Amino acid sequence: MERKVRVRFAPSPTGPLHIGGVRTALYNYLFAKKHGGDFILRIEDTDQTRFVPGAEEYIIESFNWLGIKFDEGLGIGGDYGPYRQSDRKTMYKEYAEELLCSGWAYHAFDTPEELDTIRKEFEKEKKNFQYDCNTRDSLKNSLSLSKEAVDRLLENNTPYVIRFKFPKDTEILIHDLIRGEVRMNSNLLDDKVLYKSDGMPTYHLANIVDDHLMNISHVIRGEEWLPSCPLHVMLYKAFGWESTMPEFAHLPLLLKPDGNGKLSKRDGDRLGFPVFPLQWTDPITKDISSGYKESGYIPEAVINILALLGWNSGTEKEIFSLDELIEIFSLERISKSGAKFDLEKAKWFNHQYLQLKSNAEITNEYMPILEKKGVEVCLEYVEEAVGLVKERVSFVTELWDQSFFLFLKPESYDEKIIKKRWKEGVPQRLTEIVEILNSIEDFNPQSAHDKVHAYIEGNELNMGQIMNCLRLSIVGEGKGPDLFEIMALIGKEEAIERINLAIAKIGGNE
RNA sequence: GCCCCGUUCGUCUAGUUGGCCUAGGACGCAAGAUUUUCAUUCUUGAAAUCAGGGGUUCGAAUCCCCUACGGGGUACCA
Repeated sequence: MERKVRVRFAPSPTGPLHIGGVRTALYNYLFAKKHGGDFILRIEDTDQTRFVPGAEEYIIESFNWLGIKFDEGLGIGGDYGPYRQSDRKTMYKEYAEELLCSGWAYHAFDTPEELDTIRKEFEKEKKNFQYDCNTRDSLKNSLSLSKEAVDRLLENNTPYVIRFKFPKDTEILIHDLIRGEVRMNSNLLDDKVLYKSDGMPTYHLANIVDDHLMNISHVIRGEEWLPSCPLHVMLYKAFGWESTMPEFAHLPLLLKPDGNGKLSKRDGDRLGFPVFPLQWTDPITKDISSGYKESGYIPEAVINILALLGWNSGTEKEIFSLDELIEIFSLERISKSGAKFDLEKAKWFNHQYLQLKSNAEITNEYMPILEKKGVEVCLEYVEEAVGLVKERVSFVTELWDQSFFLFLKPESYDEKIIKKRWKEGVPQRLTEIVEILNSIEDFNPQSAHDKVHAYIEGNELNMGQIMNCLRLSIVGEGKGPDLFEIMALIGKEEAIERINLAIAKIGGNE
């Protein structure tokens, strides 16, 4: 009974897509591709009050950036559309009614305010109110009211919701692909609203109807859905769709790096790492939340990071391309416990991926940054500069700090190094080195290196005495790649100018 | 409160049918090497009495029970 794998990612457009959601999507995608199946994008916008403009576009752009492609769904099309639940609004009503007819659901006329009051009363007695088999008889619904009363209420267009009627004393068994068997007793479950008074279904109804109609084979979603899974299983039963019910897999949650709890929007900016793939500006508050893309993360690295947060290959390999992930991904190797996001390891991953890029690729991304700094240089020069310093950075955004001296003369000199190294006689030595450098015809890292070394040895000096001050003159700080490489790149004249400038500026430092 | 899920180095995790685990790897951390500096890189090291306690067994991180802790759910939100 081989069924074609069809999985869906079903976000609600209530804001930017959380990185945990991206991971859920990634696992769905990997699973689908691994099994030659379809990966579908469906928008779950049954709560009209929470709709945020731009969120749908944001979701699609995010996956474009990550290189995760949907086979079907919003923006792509397919045979099972429409793929936005608000566009499928009319069809849910029939299904809710079907449940009404078959006795699996009932009308409830209690207003939110009334229920709120009851809840508060229960709270006073330290009890928890639940709309369930124990309380529904004393509430305002088609089970407790006479048929005439119900008809009258309906005729008067009294607002109502449709609730699921959980049978009593039933044990519901869930086969979770990650957690194994999970059992729950129906007496403890509440009669969830399936159809709201505004004419929209709730997630619970829409989700089951759509998954069934779209022929979804596996539901891979966050662990927060596990408690309502029994309801979903019962709905399949109520509709008589058990034979094609999808299999369930509930993913562990992504936790905040410090302390406890689910990773939330605020943690990112508090701890200095993005929780969203792309930068997001809140349309109302105008608050900006940082994104992986804008922070300099490479999409392939983000995928790799996410893939290993809650899943592992069982080998010691940690760097995987998307295709490699597809090849070896399996739900069985997903762990059960929540994973904390590790910023340091994320940086390391990005470093690995950055090193894999060609100098030309990195240069392309670096150019706009240089432009902002007001630096005007040709592509070839930047490419060489990138080659010199790329292994020292994890992000393109860190490049400037490691290479500014390849574009600008030092404006100041590190005081600590001056104090430690700029001894008496240094200006004289450097002046002599300027002459030596000047005399080099074919100025390149090797020739500069050879001549300066010869000078040092010839005068029975040691490296530290000369090289540190030379570096200070050229770079302004005690950092950077091989000094002769730097000098060769900036050129003989520039190097000499810088040394003379340093001599003039620092002078005799006694 | 009630229900559900979880618990191996600081972090991500290996450990899938109990014995090869004196618990392995990666990030981070420390030390050393290299170097003209800072980083990178390389080497080495510290780091989990497998949450705790009971069982079962010749033998348990691996099976069972209890407790603790953490997380999730408990909406006309998804």
